[in-house]
Amino acid sequence: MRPTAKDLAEAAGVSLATVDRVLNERPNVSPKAVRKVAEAIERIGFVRNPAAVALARNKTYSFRFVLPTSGDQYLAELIARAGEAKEILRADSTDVEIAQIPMNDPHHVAKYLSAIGADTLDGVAVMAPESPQVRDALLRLVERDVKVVQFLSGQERLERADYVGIDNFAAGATAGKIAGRFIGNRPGKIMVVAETMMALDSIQRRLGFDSIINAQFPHLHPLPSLETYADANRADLIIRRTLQHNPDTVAVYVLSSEARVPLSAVWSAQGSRPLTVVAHERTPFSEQALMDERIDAVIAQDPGHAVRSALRIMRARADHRELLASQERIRIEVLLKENL
Amino acid sequence: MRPTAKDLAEAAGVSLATVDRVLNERPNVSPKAVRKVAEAIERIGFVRNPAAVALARNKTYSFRFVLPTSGDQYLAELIARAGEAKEILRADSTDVEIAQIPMNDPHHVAKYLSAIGADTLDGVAVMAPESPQVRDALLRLVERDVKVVQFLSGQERLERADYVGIDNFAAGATAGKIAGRFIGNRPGKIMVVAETMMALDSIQRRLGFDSIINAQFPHLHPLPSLETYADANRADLIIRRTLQHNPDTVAVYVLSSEARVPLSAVWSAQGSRPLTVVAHERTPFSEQALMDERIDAVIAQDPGHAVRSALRIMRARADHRELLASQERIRIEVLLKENL
DNA sequence: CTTGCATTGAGGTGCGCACCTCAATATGAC
DNA sequence: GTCATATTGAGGTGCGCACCTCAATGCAAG
Repeated sequence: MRPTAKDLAEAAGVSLATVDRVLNERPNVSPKAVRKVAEAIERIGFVRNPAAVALARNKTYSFRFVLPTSGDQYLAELIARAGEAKEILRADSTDVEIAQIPMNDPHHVAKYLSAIGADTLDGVAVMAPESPQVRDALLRLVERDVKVVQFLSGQERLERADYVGIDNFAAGATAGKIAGRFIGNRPGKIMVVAETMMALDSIQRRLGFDSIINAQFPHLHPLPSLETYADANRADLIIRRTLQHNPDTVAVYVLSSEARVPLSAVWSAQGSRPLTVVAHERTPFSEQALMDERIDAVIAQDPGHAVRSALRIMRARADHRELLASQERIRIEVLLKENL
Repeated sequence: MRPTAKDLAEAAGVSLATVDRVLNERPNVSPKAVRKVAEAIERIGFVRNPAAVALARNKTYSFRFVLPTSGDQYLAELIARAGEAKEILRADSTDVEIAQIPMNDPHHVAKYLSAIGADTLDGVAVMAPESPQVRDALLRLVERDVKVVQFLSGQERLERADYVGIDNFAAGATAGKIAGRFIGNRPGKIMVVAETMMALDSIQRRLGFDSIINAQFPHLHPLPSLETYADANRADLIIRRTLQHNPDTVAVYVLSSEARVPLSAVWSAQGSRPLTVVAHERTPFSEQALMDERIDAVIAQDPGHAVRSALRIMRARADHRELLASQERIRIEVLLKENL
């Protein structure tokens, strides 16, 4: 039979009340008592029954995803996965909210975050672009004892918060390696397109990409990053112009999560030129384009995994539990037509 | 406040006892009562509290991984991950056992499985090569109400059991695509090495590999599969001979999970010839070889994910619960030096 | 020795549900 | 109508723990 708290009390030679005090780190316990209980835990192999704990605490957790309002298919995917998790976690007494706020004004984001307290929420997973204001607001959230997860976003990593997402430098490097090897030994230029280069993740991907191309594929030359600002007309214009000025373009790398706008522009402008195309994130669009062989490879991070990981982390932090780090590392996936 | 079973009874206009009968599918309940309760569940949004259920049932689950005795690093990795899961699940009243038995004699495996009953175990995850005897033993296990997971192994999929692992045809196709595109337009032969081609997964990978090479890379010619039987001397011999007879070999594809023996043989025999190398599974060996650029790409399935998925599935089946299918699909990962 | 404070023990309650028993009522066959 | 059987209700117990109260003991300073 598995030992209970009662067995533990007996083994430690103390009362149940003291065991409770030690296990839940309540005040007014002598170091001696703590030692006795700790030793007994080791000796008899006591493990708290999480079901009984959950039942007795009878606490409902509430977590919130704070996502941008503007986005395309990848954002939709994230919201869908978060919605799934919300339904599933209903059973486990955890509320999952999905909020969308405009991210263009850092002050507004910071203000939004300031309104959150430990009484409102146990944890937040925030996907917001890098800015000192937001960074500061997140730090203050942590101090108010709200668990914070930096979610797929380009913040400098906060010491006291967890990060869920891929290493964007490595993701860029992976894109570079795939692009370089897929192109073969044909020399030429690589067009690099982003929604904006203001975001930290874009910068890191670009750096990773360039480092590999420069080191391993000297016959290839990445062009300066084009910024679409998620505007189809602008994208059409600058991409068409770039392709005209660089007839020796052999590949396109789209380093933002939303590839639909830039790639539609590329395809309408490319003529009959065969281009190697690498993009980020699995979406209905990129999936279809892989199937049609209009994209050669997609570098992706699984949004479902990201959502679940963020929730597991917030839950573990709220319970002061450790978690299995290896399970929470989001993989940099390489998607081809063949392994969809 | 979240509705409890008591609230549900009230809302349905029945007693707690009847609610209990309906929820736990006990006998002697009228269809009318079932309908009333089901309707009330919908209406008030009742969800069973899993913590309370677990506590009241006070059941300990026990699951077992049945793995081969012989193997190399990938097997070690699996065992390590299963051990991790065992420790973590101790808290949740679930015993995880890790058994290793010789897999060469199907009768022996079948006999081993026959000794398992629902009184011994709630579920088993079996990694055994295809054979009618084992297949039959698994079916009889299912009939004895033991939950069965076909674990990373080449069984034909049983209808009444779950499968955890990748689609091996697709994995082979992915390897083919990566190899083909990495090689470039240089024509030549591809050496294909396996531990044995008796296993279904080897056959499927080979088929997937060939289908892509033939369809998309007609200038490349895969050689007949070499079988090492996990014997270093034999591997050395046949690989050396094959390389001698085929000086135009441009690539090597190792389709077994354990690549150390065959690749060591390749490297000792290849001379200064530059070969594109694709292998399967992440192990300390393949990881190091990726870093050293002696392997170009590894097609992998995450053993930690596989172990956890098998356990989640067995647990869900034991509780007659549904599970989130998308979370259980094991991805075909493409590992490069850059995204390790 | 007294006072004050820190520490401990004993005991109770409740979390939401599963599982059990026994009596009461409904339903159908005849 | 009677009987047998199917269905229902009432009520209790226990799962392992958190959280609370109150009294009892220890210890040190004065």
